[in-house]
Amino acid sequence: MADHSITTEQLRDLLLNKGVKPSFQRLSVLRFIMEQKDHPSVDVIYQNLVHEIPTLSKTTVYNALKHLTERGIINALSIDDVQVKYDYIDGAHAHFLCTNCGRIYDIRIESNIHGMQIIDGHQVTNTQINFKGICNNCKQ
Amino acid sequence: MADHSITTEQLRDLLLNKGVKPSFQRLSVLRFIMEQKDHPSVDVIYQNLVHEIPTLSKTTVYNALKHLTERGIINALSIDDVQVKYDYIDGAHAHFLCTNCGRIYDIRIESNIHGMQIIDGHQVTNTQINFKGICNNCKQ
DNA sequence: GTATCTGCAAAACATTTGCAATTCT
DNA sequence: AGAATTGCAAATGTTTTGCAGATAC
Repeated sequence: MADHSITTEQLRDLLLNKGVKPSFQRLSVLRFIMEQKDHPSVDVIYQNLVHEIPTLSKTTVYNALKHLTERGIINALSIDDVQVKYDYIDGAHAHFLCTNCGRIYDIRIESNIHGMQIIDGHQVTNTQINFKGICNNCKQ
Repeated sequence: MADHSITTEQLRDLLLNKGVKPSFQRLSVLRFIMEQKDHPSVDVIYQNLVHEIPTLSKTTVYNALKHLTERGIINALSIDDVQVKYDYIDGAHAHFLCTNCGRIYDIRIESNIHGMQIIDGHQVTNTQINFKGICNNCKQ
């Protein structure tokens, strides 16, 4: 679990350590993803942040997400066929997408799926385990 | 491995057994996916089939793929963020996407990831394990 | 003859790109 | 000043939708 009350200074250090320039917009995008725990889409991130940052553009959100993903700070989830969803990388977990309500749940798994490995001679840099079906909530 | 020389009659029975009306277009789409073994996209399927079926429209391909997916005959892979790729369901395997050349490789795995199961109280109907990285071919 | 399926055209979305203005050091 | 970032508008690409005509049982 991540700390909910992470300071701006900690966020800034995290970005600097990973080689991403800590602009105000990028810090805001990362903070939102870390606090939201909801695997938000680009549009959800934009709609929420545009209140605090009225001049924000969706292009900037795309740009920030691209940098954060490339530097291994967040994960671009390809579980949803329509939109990409984003997830802060803190510990290995799989995802479950409810095809009824669209919610994405974290699923705890034992094995460590992060980190590099070679499979069939291919250099693996990212692993995702995706389950789909009907969630507990929609089942009744 | 599937039989390469599957007859139209066998295809027709397969569709009927799963509750999909075996129209000529749907048979063609399914046959292409089974023979291609290449996880083709909608566009690839359309571009190839439109030669044999000049009146074919992309809407019909989308429609056929939707029916085949819903009835559990093929798998809609969400490994690629841009396009959905399709895969005939025959035996459990994971996928590796090369982020350089875009090719998708089948990865053999031990555990049976098809079939229903309950995870964290959610009813799972589909499981996908996706690896991304640089493939053997692009590594040099 | 009625249901379903097909296919065209248009619409709807998500994402990318070009470029000028702004910001940061 | 120089380099990177931002943000607007337009372009691109994928998938969906509405609807009329064709097809199948």
